[in-house]
Amino acid sequence: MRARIEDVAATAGVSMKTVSRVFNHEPNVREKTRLRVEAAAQALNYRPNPSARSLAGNRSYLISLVYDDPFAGSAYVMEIIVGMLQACESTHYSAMLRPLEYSSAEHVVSVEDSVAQYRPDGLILLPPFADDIKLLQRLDELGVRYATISAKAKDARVGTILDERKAAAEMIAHAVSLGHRRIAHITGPMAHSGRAWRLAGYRDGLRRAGIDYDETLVVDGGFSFEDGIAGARQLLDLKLPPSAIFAANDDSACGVMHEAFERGLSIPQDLSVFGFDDTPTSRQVWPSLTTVRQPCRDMGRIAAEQLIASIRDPSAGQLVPVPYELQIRQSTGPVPTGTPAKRR
Amino acid sequence: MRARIEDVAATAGVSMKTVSRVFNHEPNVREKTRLRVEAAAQALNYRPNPSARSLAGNRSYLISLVYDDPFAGSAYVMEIIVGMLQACESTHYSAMLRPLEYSSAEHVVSVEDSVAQYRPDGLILLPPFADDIKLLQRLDELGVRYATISAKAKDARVGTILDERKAAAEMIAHAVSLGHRRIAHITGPMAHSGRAWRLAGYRDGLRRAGIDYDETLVVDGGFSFEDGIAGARQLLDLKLPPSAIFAANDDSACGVMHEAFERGLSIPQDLSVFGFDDTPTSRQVWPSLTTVRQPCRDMGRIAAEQLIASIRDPSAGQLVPVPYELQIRQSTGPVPTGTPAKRR
DNA sequence: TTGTACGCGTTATCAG
DNA sequence: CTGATAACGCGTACAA
Repeated sequence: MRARIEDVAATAGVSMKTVSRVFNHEPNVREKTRLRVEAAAQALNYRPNPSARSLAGNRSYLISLVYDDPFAGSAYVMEIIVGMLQACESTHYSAMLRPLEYSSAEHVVSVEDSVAQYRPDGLILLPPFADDIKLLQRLDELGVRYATISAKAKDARVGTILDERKAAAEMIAHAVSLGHRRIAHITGPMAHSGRAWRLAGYRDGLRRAGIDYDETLVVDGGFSFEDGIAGARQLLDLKLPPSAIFAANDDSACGVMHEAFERGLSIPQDLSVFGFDDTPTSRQVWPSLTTVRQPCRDMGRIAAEQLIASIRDPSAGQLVPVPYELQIRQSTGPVPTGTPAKRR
Repeated sequence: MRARIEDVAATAGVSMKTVSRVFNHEPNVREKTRLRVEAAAQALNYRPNPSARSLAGNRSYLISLVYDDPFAGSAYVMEIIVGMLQACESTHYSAMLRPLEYSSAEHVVSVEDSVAQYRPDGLILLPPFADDIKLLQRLDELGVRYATISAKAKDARVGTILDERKAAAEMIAHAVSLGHRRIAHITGPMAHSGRAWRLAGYRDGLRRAGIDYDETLVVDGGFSFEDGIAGARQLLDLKLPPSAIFAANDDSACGVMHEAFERGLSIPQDLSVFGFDDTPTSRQVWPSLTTVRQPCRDMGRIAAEQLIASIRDPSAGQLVPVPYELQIRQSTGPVPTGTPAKRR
């Protein structure tokens, strides 16, 4: 906390440069010398000064997570953060959190600003930032490295990707296998890749089951609990309400369940509910929610790992596909046999 | 992203030091000069280099949040983080997240290590770190500034504090007002200030209502959903099960509800359930959970603000009391009149 | 395999 | 009120 590289060099009887070599794992240090340096560092409890390191080396050892501010408190973001921190820990990078307003017309500028101000070595972009072609182009122009998570853009090169469309289609197939035919969907927010993919998967699933697409069964939503409530109200007020509702994420699905219970419906006896994401809450509600597990921690970790790899070597870093997993739980069941779902 | 202080000084026709004065809001700069510098900086899109600033100024403009790793993904921590980020944004500090293992015997050392390595200007400690006298003493010795959130230690000087004991007692009073007399408690984890306070409040509440403390109605828990399930099993298996269960936090309370439903009980008709924290989930479950609202975002924000104040001026920084608020929702109701709560 | 000299961009010191 | 100059601690280039 006090010792400098110079002190270590002195007690080890070598030059500063040699100490630097040891600490940066550079080659061309004799084993014996290395040990001597390490012993000296240990004795002095030496830690390299991050600021000096950054200044001299022209890198910050900092990666920055950019996400949409309104979702700042969401379990999805939290899990991504946890994974990101794991990767940072093992690579000696630091993580910085940048909740920014996406809705603002200035979001490209605000990301640029953030980069200019804090100078991270790279960014991890979450949707909808990850989907913004203009932003990605601008970052490319500026030579800023970035990784994306679940980006819509076809040309995403570094980060993670999950086949949400296929996952959604599989969910619908499962609903169909339970006998459901009037399956509704409450979508995610506009400009979010998740919306498009999950909606597309929903349509795929219907088509494959030979069920006609019924636009009255698809309502615009967001990703919030309140969106789920609003969507459920609209759907359950229909003359012919659906027997199953696929909400675009778990928060929204919880809203659906809440509204259904408020109307005295039983789940899954009267209504089956499907979510997406597998947040911790989905296991904690009752009945527990059938959903699609996204391995968010892994996604955060892998995105960070790939980003750091691409920082160290611009030709490295991959777009890593991650698996989803259907979690069939208690909120879904066979379609009601007798009368259609009742409503109050 | 390119311009240096030297460039700004040149185009403004002043010295570097003057530019520095302007950017650091130091006194002794003529208004006219200030404007000239600001214009030049604007024109060149100048941003101070954080590493250089830190190196020369011997401070990192970084504050570090220390919390228990197993709770890394909890809504409580996430909300604290959101608040902390708000404070950082407005003060131009950065936040760093340090999930550490508390269970490890080495936690004092691991905090020291973290400080030595990253050199934050201060720490925000969450329980159980905030409760660890040894740790606090060591930090005082080292001259490391810190703020605590909900610390047990009587000598906490900077941070936030909430009267959890009183809040818990009030909850029990409410339960009593509903007619409950067999009120159980599932505690929080050992070594966590929340456990002691909430348990003490529970006992206060009973005592004031003239209800004898019954140790069979108090079971050890943690803060997890699973702890709630385990606790509920134990309690609902009693010959004379409670008519109300006060879980130490919302996650645990959700576990209680889950187990009750699994047994075919109705909430609140057969069993009233009380939580603590008011996490987002508590509103999303059905029935929505009666709980105590802790203003976690505010706590994170205020703790960060006070910490930063105390960094800037060691005599500044307060221990700020924050208010709790009972959230009476749907999971609690009058005690069952006829037979005692049934169980399967 | 190792060492020397310099520069990174800012703040602190002290003189004007 | 303003400015010149020396740190701050480490990496890089090049020399040995």
